Amino acid sequence: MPTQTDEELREKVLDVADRLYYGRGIQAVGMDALRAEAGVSLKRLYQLFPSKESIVEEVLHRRRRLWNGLVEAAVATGATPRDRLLAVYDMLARWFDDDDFRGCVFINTFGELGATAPRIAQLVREHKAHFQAALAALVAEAGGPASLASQLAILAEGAQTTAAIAGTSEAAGHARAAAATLIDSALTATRAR
Amino acid sequence: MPTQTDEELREKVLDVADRLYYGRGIQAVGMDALRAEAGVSLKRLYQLFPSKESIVEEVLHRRRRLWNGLVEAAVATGATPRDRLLAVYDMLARWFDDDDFRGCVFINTFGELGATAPRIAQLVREHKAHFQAALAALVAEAGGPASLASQLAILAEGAQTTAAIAGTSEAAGHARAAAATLIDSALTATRAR
DNA sequence: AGAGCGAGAGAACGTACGTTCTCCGATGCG
DNA sequence: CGCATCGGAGAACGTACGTTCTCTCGCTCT
Repeated sequence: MPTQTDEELREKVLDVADRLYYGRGIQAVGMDALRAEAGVSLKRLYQLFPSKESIVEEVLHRRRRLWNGLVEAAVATGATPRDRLLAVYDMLARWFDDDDFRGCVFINTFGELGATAPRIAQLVREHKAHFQAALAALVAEAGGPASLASQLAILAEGAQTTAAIAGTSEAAGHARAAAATLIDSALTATRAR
Repeated sequence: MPTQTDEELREKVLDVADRLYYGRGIQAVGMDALRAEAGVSLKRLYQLFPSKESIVEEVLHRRRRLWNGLVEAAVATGATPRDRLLAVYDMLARWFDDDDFRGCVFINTFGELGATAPRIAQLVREHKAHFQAALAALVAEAGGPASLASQLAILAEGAQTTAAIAGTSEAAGHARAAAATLIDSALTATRAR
């Protein structure tokens, strides 16, 4: 079944592309590096993907699914809405401790290509908007105001860039503590009203 | 006085480089674009700067001075330590409203070159560490715990990336509100102790 | 005025990239 | 056994980049 092999090969190429792009930056990884690492010929590569930009887009799509899965899994562990929100920062802490953690793919890609690749920039915007919407749903469930979701999203973004640049994972803990404070403050204020 | 002209030319080139690099990304702007926009010959350009990377480093140095100046100016407007801390987020709000705001130069550059240019990565790290230290001094003055400074820094970083990606400036207001909550919570907790 | 120095314009060089093309061997079928 | 088709390896092509070199012009100093 050749179609199966095609699909497997696509996945392998995307695995390799994800790893190399994330580790070195997109512009620093040529199609030849992809070819060598994936063990595919250039011809086959261009049969599977029409261009480099399409590979980048598919890699981002995969990362988006991965991220959404991680968020959902983390959220599922919490008993209360408050716990579910805080579980996001626990997930971040585990991620930051990965040896090959190099920051948020979407933030990095936006910094590298956002100014010149509108489709990529749009993809990043949609991803971040989706994450904010997920937080907003949890906040609404907890009975908090919409502004709390924005604040929690900013904490998550800041933790990712801070951890990436500083090269340490402690930002996750700080963000979690800040999130707890903000949640409790917002909820007692709402409840007192 | 030829030395004076040299210095003026250097400044002009750095002005142009800052604008183009910030607007399009560093790798997307070649030496020829710099030459054309600054009205300098390539020969002169390489007499003034030994390489493109040195231009990038000088641009970052200038941005660091600019940023530190903005922070100091903002902080100087506050009467109390709390006001001084919050003034940082007011400064961010004004910056985000600039038409050509495209996020934090340091975060963008780290995303683009951090993986392949160690000197640049180090420069970004130092800049962020310096900002955190400035916040820590203000927090200490206010009598807050060190962890508060980390939380406030994360808020500032998150506001910058969120504003850049979303293309709106509202993140500054959310970060400011969150900062106020965190400061008040930390200070009452400390005071009550 | 003539010679020498410096600067500007841009051609040239080496490299690397994204993409396409060519060759060539293997494989399947009559 | 011969032929045709497919895929792999990598050469080739066009472009763009960072950097250097060459040529020419104009100014200055005697």
